[in-house]
Amino acid sequence: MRKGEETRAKILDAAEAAVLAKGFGGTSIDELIVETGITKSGFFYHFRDKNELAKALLERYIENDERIYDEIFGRARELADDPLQAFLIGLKLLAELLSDLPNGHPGCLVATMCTQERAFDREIQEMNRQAALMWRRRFAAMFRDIMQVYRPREALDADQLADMVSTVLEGGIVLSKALKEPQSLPDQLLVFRSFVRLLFQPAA
Amino acid sequence: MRKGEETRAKILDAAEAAVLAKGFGGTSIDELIVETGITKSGFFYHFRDKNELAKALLERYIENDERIYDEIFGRARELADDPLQAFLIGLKLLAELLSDLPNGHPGCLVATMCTQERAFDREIQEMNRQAALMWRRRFAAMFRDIMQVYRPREALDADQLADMVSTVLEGGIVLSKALKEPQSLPDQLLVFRSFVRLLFQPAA
DNA sequence: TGCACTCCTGTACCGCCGGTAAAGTTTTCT
DNA sequence: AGAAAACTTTACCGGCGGTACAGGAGTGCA
Repeated sequence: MRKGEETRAKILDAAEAAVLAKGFGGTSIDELIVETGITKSGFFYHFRDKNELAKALLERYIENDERIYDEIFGRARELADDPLQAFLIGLKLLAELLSDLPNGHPGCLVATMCTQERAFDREIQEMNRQAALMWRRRFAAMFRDIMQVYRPREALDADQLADMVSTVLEGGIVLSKALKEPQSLPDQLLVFRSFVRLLFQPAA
Repeated sequence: MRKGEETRAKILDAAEAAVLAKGFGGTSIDELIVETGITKSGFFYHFRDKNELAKALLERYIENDERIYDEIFGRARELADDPLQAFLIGLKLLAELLSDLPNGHPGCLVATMCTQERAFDREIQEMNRQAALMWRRRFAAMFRDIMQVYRPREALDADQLADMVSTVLEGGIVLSKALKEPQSLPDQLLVFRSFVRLLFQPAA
């Protein structure tokens, strides 16, 4: 029972790295079993087909993603009582974490799967949608807290501001990969941070 | 000679749609020749291999992309002498164009190719990098023009602000695909527009 | 001790796909 | 009319996703 989960995790590790590097269609089961050190039959013992691998991959990724945000913004909340300060600290902590990744951000599975949507079934597309909605809910709650204390200088929707966090992260990942400049991602996040500070800064 | 280019364009059209929908690895040559109505040998007459197809695809995409930006921000420049107003008008025109796409944005080839980077050779990765650098140069020039007239309320780098345009576009594409809300992309662009207006708005 | 269950391996097979090779045919330009 | 361009036809190769099924090794427990 423990052994099985270990092998499964090894397959998922290899698959995640491969999918983020070459796309889902570009990742072969054969290369995964070579890297994991099992046989093809062993692979199909754990996953009925490639689509179920994708599902497991995405499920695990989203859980981990949520955990990271919980930690960072939970910690930020401990460091400041003020919701705006807490959010700004959270963005900074996140930027630092992204800056410390040795080879840059490996890529977002949600992004790779929704930009190759026709390669997956509806269940996966729905998981992707739910993930994006969870991001929205999380950050929209923070913006609403901020708006109860500070008046924004422009009337912007909390949901749209929340989506901006996801947008900057996803876009920053793409841009830093295209440019081959890993630092672009944390830099973009900090530019967004400046915008948020400006938005809620009281008029002089 | 004309006929050849026509067939080539038909293959590229089919390929672009398929790659943006399913990823490069998920797109088969067989499906392209069925849709185009030619034989497999006919395909290989036009493209030595799949990688050369990718190269031609990206080349055409980037040229078209540049043309669109030239048109939109050229037109914006005609409508306003002030560089800030021109840029804000350009963003609005772009948001309107994106809003009018019937099935949402089909996706960005630069993004799909750099999130599947290991599936392509160095030449393509370099083309991707140059495309992102061209975006940066284009928008950085606009921000520098703006900064010669307006003083930003926060000291932000013109290059990083320029990258923010690409970031919001790329991230907006991902988010609107994940959420299955095409309107998110133009909305995000308009949120960014508000930030830019706020940044260069003279202190009251 | 033995049985069941989990966790695999081994073997054999299928059809699709990317790609190659080479000869032949039609269409288009000059 | 002739050359060059733009294909078609046929035949083939190895890799990959996937199926089927038999067998075996390690573990937990009755």
